Amino acid sequence: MVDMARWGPMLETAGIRVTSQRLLVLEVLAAHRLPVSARRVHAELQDRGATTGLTTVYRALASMTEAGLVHAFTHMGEGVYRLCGSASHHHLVCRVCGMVAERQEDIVDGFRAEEVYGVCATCESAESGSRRCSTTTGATADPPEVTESR
Amino acid sequence: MVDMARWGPMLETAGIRVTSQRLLVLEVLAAHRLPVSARRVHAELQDRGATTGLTTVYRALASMTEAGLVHAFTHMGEGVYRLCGSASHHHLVCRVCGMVAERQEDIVDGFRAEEVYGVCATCESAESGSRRCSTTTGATADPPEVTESR
DNA sequence: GCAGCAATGAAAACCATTGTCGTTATCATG
DNA sequence: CATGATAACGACAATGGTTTTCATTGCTGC
Repeated sequence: MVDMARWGPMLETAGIRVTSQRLLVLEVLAAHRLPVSARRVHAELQDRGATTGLTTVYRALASMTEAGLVHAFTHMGEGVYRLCGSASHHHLVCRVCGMVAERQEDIVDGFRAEEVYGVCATCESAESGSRRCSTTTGATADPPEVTESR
Repeated sequence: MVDMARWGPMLETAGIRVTSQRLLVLEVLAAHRLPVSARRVHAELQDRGATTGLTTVYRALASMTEAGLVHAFTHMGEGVYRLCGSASHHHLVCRVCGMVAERQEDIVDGFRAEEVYGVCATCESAESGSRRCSTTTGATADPPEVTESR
C-alpha cells in the first residue's frame, strides 16, 4: 500500500529513520498541492485505515520539516505543511485561496524574505471593496484546489 | 494618568467607544516600537496599577485592530500587536530580532503582499552558517529594541 | 433618574500543539 | 538468527494563547 520505493530513499538521504508512518504522511502530503494541516493528514490516514496517532503525525511532520523534506507554514492560525520543492527560496502564500508559489529571486533589498503572506492576483480581482490596515482577518485552511502559479 | 487628549479622538474617529481601558492599551502600545503581546500589554497595565483584565486587553486589541488603529501580527507563535502607521502598506517582519518595517511599494508582480517574514540585513550578517529549506525555527518575541528601518 | 446596551472582568471552555511514559519497531552486532 | 541499544510510536495528560460565557458595571440618550 505504501509506495516505499518512492519515499524511502528520500527519508534515508535526509538522514532520518524510515518508518511506515512517515511514508504514509509523505503520501498524504504528495496528494495535495496546497498545504494541509496535521489534523487533516491524520484524518486522511484514518480514512485509509491506518492507526497512526495524531501525535505521531505531528512528530513525523516535525522531523521531516527539520530534514528539509517538508515546509511548515506555522504562521497561519493552524499550522499547515507541504512537500518541499527545491531548496533556497521563498514562498508566496495567498491568505484567501491558500495558494503557495515558490520564488527564487530576491524581492526586497536588505531583507531576505522567507514567507510572504498576501493576496494573489486571482483573489485580488475577485475580491470587492474595502481595503483596510488590518490584514489578519482569518482565512482558514482548505479552500478549493488552486493551481500553483508559475 | 491617561493621555485622553491624545488617544481619545483617535478612538472617536475610528467609531468605537472611548474607554479608559482602551486608552491605557493605546498608551502601552505607543510606548513600544516593536510589536508586543497581549499578555505583555496586560502585565504593563498591572505594573501601572490598573485592574484591567487580560480578557479586556484582548477585546480592546481586537476592536482597535478591526478599526484600523492597530496592526495584529497573529502569524507568530504568540500574537503581537503594534500601533498602525499609515494605511495601505505591507510589513517586513524579522523573525530573528522582531523588527517591523512598513513599506509602501509593491514588491511582487501579481501578488499583493501584506506580511513578509524573513531575516533583516542586520541579523543576516550576524547569522553564521547553515541555510535550510525549513524556515520556521522559533524566534520568540521581545528581543532587544531595534530601530525601525526606513 | 431610568431604560437600553455596550464594555468589563473572572472563570471556564477551546483547541492546536507538546510532553510523558510505557510499548514497539528498527538497526547494527555478535 | 538472537540481542541489545536506540529511536519511534500511541494514548493520554498537560500547556498556553485565545475566546466564550455570564453576571455586573457604567455610559448614552431620553
